[in-house]
Amino acid sequence: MAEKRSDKTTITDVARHAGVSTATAGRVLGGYGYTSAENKEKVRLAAQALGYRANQLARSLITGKTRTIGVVAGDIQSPFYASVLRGIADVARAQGFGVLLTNSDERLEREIEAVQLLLEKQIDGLIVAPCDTSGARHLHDAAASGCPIVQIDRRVAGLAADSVTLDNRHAARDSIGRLIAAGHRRIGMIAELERFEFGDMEAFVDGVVAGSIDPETLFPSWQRLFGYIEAHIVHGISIDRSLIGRAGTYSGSAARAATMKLLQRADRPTALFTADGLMSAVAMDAITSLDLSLPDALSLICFDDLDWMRFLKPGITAIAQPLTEMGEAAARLILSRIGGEGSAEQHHVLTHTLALRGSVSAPQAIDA
Amino acid sequence: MAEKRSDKTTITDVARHAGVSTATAGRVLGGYGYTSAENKEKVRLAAQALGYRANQLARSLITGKTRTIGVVAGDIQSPFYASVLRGIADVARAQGFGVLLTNSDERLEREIEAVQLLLEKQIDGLIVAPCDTSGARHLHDAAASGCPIVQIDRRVAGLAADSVTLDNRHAARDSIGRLIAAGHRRIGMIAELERFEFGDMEAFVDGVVAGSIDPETLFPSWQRLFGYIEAHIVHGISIDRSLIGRAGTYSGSAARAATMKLLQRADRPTALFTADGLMSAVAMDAITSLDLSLPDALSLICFDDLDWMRFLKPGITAIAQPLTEMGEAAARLILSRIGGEGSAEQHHVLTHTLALRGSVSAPQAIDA
DNA sequence: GCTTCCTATGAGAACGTTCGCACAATGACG
DNA sequence: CGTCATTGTGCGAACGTTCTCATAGGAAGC
Repeated sequence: MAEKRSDKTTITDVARHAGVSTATAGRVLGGYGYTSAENKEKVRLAAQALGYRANQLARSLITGKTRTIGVVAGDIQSPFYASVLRGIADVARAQGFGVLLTNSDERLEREIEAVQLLLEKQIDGLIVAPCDTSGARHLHDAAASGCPIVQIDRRVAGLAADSVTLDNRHAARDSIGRLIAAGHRRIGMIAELERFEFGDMEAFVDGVVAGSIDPETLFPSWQRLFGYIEAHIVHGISIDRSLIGRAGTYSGSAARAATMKLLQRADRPTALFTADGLMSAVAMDAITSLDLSLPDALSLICFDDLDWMRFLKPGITAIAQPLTEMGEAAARLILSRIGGEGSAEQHHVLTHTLALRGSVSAPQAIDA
Repeated sequence: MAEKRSDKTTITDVARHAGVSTATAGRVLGGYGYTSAENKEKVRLAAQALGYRANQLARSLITGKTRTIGVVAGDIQSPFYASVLRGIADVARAQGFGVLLTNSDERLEREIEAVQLLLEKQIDGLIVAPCDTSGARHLHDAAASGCPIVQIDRRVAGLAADSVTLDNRHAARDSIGRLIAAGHRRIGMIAELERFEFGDMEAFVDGVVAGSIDPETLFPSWQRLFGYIEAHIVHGISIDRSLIGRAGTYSGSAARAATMKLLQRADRPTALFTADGLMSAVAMDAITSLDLSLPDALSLICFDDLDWMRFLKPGITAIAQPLTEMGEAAARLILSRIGGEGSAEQHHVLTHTLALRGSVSAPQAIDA
């Protein structure tokens, strides 16, 4: 039976009850050093009798290890982070690690606060989806102070930390390639495309064409646009910049406005490519409300494979990210760093899967 | 500039650098006790110069408070827990609390492990979706040892802890009532209905009819079935037990088997009620594959309002749970307990919202 | 001028562990 | 019979904070 009062049973109590020193009790309960079988038994019995529960705080204070990893997600509510987190939590649990969770809402101030909180709690390692890939002083500081970091989904330029990302560029290029192969020439895209440090959209497209932009540390939606542009280049199709629907912010209303603008044009695109789950849901909503039939009136490929894409009337062809695997990889990476692995920076790039369904067909002839 | 070595800057360093005692430095940085404006300034400058970062571990060890709450979710990957967790995290962050996350996969052993881990890390309070509502020794022990607990989604019988749940019974009763009002007499139900301690399904239905079952500590799917039965009783409709599709386990394949069995009968139900998100997705999949048109061939009401229910051809009428609110309420409750609130047990029962869409109509005449 | 109160400071003891060290006892080896 | 290495034990010092206490200057009250 446990005590009534708050869990006050300390290792000293156990030691006294077992008739040994606290050092010996510590050795038995902490599983280090040498102890006789006889004392092991005595201490274990005493611990059980008193309902002893180790205080990890005290242990951590002296060992300098908390067996806890911190996670800064964008928004746990989104299927993306939920699945990634699931992967992280599974691997962590298997190793007896705890997961301290925060979310940044993709806002730098929040991320800075979160990292500060986590570091004060002395986490052994940090998994973060950085919301600013250029500056990130706080992350550089954290890394410099000796806290291992694994970046997820995107990378901060020049940060001394491992990363786990997706082959966004190839995924987009392949998908757009399929649309082109099916005969499409006017392919619309709906994407967040929030920040871009090097200028505006025009500058970006020109930069990709000119080969002067490094895709490595771009945000995913920009990487996907990069692939979209590349596919056009490869197949010798000129890019109509007005077909690139830029929400400008990660919000449903902005996405809806961009989608509607694109789909209500007289020269509507014959195919649509949505760059993430939110955009896909919004686009699907718009398509339904405009009564466009898939794939006759419009072909569609979505980034992120959401459950409803399977059982819609024509299934939606979608790019599936290995989300839990991404989380698992990140967790394994951080744990090996915590374990003292000192090898060179590792950058895992996971590959997508294309789920082929019925939302793509040849365009209905009306234009060339 | 921060140090190169691991963050070794302690309060002693700061004190020395500022030319005061560690006590004074502590008072400034910890924000307690009295300090002169002059010393405040000196200490702050020294802290900044050395890149000092407080070690919460040491602080917690002495204060006995970690400003961290533990959460045991079933499966973070599910939209349900993801949204609840979002609510929890928001409230916690606003108060400067951390969130330590684990998931149990609804398995008792995992939950016990998780609670042990969290308690060893000295969390100030615990939010848990208990996966066994009858025994739960570990939760009774935790509560007895002084750790505040808030239960979520379901309640352990006799546990001294607050709770936040949904009005499952009423939600189901109202929804079934609507189907009955629309003219339906054979209403199928698909639900998990995993464990039931007091006997089998027959015993449950008989128990509800006889009024001998206490709905308070039932699992949600059983509470929803409770409401389903009640609605039938209220409207004087006899219950055909073969219309109750019991998956028996929370898995897609089991749900699919139960659904197919129900929908492929010669005397197919004219309406279907699915008891949670997974069941709904599976049912929708089955409905599509059987080419049943909603709402003509089948009316449908789903528990849990998932995003695709909005933009399906006929929208799906759904019962929406206030998920983030549930998390927020749980977090507020636990924080007020941590703050020393000593009032009587609180059991918040949140109310659902019914999103009326196009998946319900009068049954197509063919049977009475 | 004497308390009394408020502000301000530092020394040192907590908090509950682990860890370094000293010291035995034991057995093996030569 | 020394000399090791191996196993086992307890004392007390860490770890980095907060907290209690003792001390003291100054303002206010009478």
